[in-house]
Amino acid sequence: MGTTKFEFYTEEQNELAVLAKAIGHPARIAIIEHLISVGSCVCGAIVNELSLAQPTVSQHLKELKNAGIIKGSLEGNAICYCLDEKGFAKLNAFFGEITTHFENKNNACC
Amino acid sequence: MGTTKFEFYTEEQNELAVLAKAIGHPARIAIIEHLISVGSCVCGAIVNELSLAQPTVSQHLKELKNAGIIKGSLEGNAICYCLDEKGFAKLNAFFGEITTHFENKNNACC
DNA sequence: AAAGTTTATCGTAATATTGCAATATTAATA
DNA sequence: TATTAATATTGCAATATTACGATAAACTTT
Repeated sequence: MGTTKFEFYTEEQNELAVLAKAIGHPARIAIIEHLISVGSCVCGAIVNELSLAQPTVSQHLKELKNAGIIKGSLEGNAICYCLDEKGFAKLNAFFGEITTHFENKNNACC
Repeated sequence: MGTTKFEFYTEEQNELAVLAKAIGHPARIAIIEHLISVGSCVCGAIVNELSLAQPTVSQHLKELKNAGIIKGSLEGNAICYCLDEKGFAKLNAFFGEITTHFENKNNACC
């Protein structure tokens, strides 16, 4: 136990869960917000933004990258990270369904 | 360690993280999708939908409820769960910012 | 009241996550 | 080529999550 039973779910459900889980940490929210506000890519300046040690930030970046939330490209010495539109497109599709659900007032009994 | 350092982040960042984290499990995605498709509330039928034991489902429902993703009301013997618009509103606001970010083509270097 | 239904809680084992110090890696620069 | 700078990886301790059997709680029906 302690392991999520991915085999019980559809590929789409697992994919959405991985994306949402990646966003589900305040440090990673902060990283995403920073990438939004800076407008374009940023390198290790993220370490200075957060009150976390460099290896910890690196690990969070890795998780965001693996999940498809950000992407990074080498810029000489530094690495340039920015948001990955694909990952957000999938999440947006999901949230779109929920918005429709509420608009249709299908949320009957509560 | 092993503990998220919530004190490093804004309340909003922590709140968004909690919401996203709650969605970040395929069983909980499946529960949300079920609540969407059934149109209105559903009780313990969720247990039959998922290949998980009843206590496990109950635990997932509790997490979704604590995070503000679903809400439940007593219906005699059964409990009626449905999506909580408030939680999704907060997430939607966040995703809205990201959509704007992409529309403005601020995603410069990647 | 007894029995059945439905959902929650407790306890626990297995595994995952978080965070960091130390260290490695890679590329630029002196 | 040594040195510096930027980022990644490793190893580890502390804590959290996932899942489930057993059981409890609350309400319905017989």
